[in-house]
Amino acid sequence: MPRPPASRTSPARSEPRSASENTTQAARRQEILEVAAQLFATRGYKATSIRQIAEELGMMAGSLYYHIRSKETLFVEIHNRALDAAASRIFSALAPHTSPWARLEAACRELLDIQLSPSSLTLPLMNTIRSVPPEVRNALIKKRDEFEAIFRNIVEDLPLPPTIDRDVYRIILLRVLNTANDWYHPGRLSREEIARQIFDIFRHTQSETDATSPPGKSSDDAPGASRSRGRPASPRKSRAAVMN
Amino acid sequence: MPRPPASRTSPARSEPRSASENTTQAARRQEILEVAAQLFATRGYKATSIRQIAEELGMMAGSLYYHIRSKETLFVEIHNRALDAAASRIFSALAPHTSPWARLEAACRELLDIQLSPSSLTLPLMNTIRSVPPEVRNALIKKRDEFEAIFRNIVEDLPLPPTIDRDVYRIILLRVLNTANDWYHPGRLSREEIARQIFDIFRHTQSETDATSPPGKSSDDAPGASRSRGRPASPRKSRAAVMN
DNA sequence: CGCCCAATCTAACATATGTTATGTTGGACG
DNA sequence: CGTCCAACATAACATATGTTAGATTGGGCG
Repeated sequence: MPRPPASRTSPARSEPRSASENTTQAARRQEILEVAAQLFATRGYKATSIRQIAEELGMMAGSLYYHIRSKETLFVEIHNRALDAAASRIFSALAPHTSPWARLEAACRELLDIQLSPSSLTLPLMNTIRSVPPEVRNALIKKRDEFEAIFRNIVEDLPLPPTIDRDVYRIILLRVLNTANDWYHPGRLSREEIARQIFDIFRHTQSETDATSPPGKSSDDAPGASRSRGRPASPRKSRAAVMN
Repeated sequence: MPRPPASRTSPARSEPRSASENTTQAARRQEILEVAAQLFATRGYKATSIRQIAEELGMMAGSLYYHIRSKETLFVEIHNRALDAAASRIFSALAPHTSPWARLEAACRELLDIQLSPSSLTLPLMNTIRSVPPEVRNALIKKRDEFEAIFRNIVEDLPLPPTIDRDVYRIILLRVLNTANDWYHPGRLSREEIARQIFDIFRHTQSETDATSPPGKSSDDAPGASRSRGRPASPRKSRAAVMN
């Protein structure tokens, strides 16, 4: 039942596009990008079909190709725009702060707010890398690395305990924030409270240097698995061993 | 090019299945489950086709239905078996420890080792919930809740700072561990070191009760966004506001 | 040797999917 | 009023997919 095609006389596009005629063009494109981003973010890339996107837009599948070139380029464009918008918002949120921890908290709050925004284009597309065709992934990963550089700089300035590896710290924090809409469901805690919780978990003082568990009773260690701590003066910018 | 069907005279199944003839039956099923688990974990549920699974097993797609009933039941069975095996392994790893923090560290090490295991059936299937058909999700979520109860108990006994919400803490920790194979790439840090890093990040002393940033200079707060801290005596078992 | 059966192949069905070529409509503009 | 074009619809193509029914093979066993 392809549903009577919305009867071309829909009043949605009644404004006169006289001046430069790019108002309607860009507006429709924006609609498409937002709808597609919504579906990509929730169902994933592979599970989202062109026909689903078109149906949500009130048009047929083939008509979409008047606006887009392919499904892949659609996703890439959404991905890039989302990351640019997110970077812009985070930069703005970062501006009024100078202390490293305050900057981290502001970044957490803003990124979490971005990832939990129900509509809008800035949506969690960073977790979809798995289901995207391998050829497209390189471009996406490059863009994402640029975005993550923001957090890299923030974490760089953090007075963390020397035992904590900054690469692991940043990657884990970003993973938590970026997958927020997978585990957060509004109800008991607000978005600001969740952001504060995440920040509280990741905030550490540099005085934590003990080796074993804090509550004393250090006679509780596994016999095997002799873990070797103390990395050799961590190069602090390798990123070869761990990726996101 | 469906590739000459491996010439039925393949020596892979040359052992005599005389006694109870369930050796071959179960062994083949185990192969199927492992191969399918591998593909489901890497490419996702939707992006993994029956024909891919069959090809990796050296057989045709239709032949798979002699062993399985459908793709959905295949995934559900893999999911349940993986979680059972993981729960068993974590229980064993937990046994020799009594201190809450030592138990958490052991659980982190074991779950991370499970999630980073290249082959084997215990693989990261918990992140694929997004692409699985909605009808199947309920059964999966129930099984996963059972598994997460292990961590719920561990976190329950942790002497955490009172500002940290235990539900958020557990969910975030599990998210980090369960998505490990997305961001970890062997090289600079070993699996044990990564586990130790995660544990170091999530370990906190209960003496952390200050409100603002640790390095003094508390005159660095955003003007708006009056965040309200201090939840009303957290019910400690709600789980309604936040899910995974 | 000949029956039987587990395990697989073969071939197809029905549907879903990305994509394209071509038709159609409604409004802008002279 | 007639032309033109943006923005769609329509229909089809080629392929991919889950699934099924029937044919086939090879070995165990009487």
